[in-house]
Amino acid sequence: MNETGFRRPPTAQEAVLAELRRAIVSGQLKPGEQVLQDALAEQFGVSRVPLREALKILEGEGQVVYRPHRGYFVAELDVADLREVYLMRDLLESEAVRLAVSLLTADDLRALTAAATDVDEADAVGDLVAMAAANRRFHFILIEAAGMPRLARLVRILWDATDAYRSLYYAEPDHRASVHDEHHAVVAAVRSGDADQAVVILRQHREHAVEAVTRVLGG
Amino acid sequence: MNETGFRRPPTAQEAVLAELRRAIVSGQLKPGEQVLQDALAEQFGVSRVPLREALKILEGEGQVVYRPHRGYFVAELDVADLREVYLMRDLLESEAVRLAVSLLTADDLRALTAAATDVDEADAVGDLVAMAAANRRFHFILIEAAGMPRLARLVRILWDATDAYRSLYYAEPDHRASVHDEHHAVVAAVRSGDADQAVVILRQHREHAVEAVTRVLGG
DNA sequence: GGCACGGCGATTGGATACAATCTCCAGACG
DNA sequence: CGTCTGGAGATTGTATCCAATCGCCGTGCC
Repeated sequence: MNETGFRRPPTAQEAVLAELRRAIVSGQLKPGEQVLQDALAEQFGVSRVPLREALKILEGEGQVVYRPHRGYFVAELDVADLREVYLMRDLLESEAVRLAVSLLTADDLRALTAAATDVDEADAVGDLVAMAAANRRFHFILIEAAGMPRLARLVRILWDATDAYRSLYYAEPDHRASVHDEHHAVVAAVRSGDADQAVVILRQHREHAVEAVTRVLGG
Repeated sequence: MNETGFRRPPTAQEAVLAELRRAIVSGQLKPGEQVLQDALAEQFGVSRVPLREALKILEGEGQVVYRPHRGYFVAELDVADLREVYLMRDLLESEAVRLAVSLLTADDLRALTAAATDVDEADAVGDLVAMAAANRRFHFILIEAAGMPRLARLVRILWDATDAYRSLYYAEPDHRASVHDEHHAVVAAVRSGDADQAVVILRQHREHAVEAVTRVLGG
């Protein structure tokens, strides 16, 4: 029996997929850059076959684009793409949160509060990676509480699509402060069962992120 | 220069992907069934490599599920999944249509009307496959007119997810009749610029499909 | 009878080798 | 001077082969 949460990927393609995600989020693979299969396969210590299968998954999620006989390229987002992704997130997440508020268990609420605290603590220590991870946990506790796994999966893909750019937002101390305030406001609204209020705050929350990233991309 | 709209797939994986989609829609591959790679590869006259890459695309779209070392299985939808997919379609398509109505060109409107006519004609001839294709064209003219390619892509994936079950709806003559009425009501609403009205009709349109398929699945 | 163990056949996962295609650039031609 | 042509090299696409894993079933033990 494996008591730990750890579980090594049972296949090379899954391991490579995780590595590719890391490389994209961390900026090792930059938007627009071609993914050279031979080089990456060697770097990961696998052949090109599992690498290509992992790339196909990312292609399906829109994180890379594929051009036959030319290869895979890390997806680039312009401002229009960004606004589109956030519009879709608004539509899907708002619905999820509305449903979630009436379904939240005491455990969910505890986990939500704990995640908000984790965000604050990571912020205090200056660990931006941990902060992003905790932030993601916070939001997905709400979204998954709606009990709609397919919706949650789509939202996850939309988050991933902008991962490469989200770090720009967290880099600013001001933004990190407003993240703190907004998270706790969401917890308060959810705790009192006010779904509409939670939706409004979360919408502002996203809007702030869009504005910040738009400034960077457009300027 | 290639004047025809034809373009043979430049790679085997794309050809196989198209064949797999056909097989799923037509019911040759039934929900829950395992996709035996050796058999299918031989049937398509290719090796397993391009087949596996095509399957990875379908996995990303949720049309097949993958279990490591066990293989790929055609996705099964229960009633909850169906409702979830249609809820997401409602959220995304309603927004797209609202935007589209104010952006529609005269050409779009002509194409929309033509597609509605095509649906009617296919219905009259009893060609259900052509009817489904024309129906799809009709709806995506509207959705794509919103000028949001990513949203259109997601909606397309959601449509594909229920393709295996949609044929159940078209099998009923009564349903085909209401499709006719609803399409023309949508055209009228769109033509007069009444986005809200179009959204309402389209929502009923979807609701009818959900009810019909739910009856089949649940009974 | 029930349950753990282990080998066998079937199927998938991955590495290697080769074929097909694209990109780029030099050189011929108009 | 611009355009077309035609390799050479690099990169991707696919086939084939072998290794790893799973599920099943018979066996032996308790």
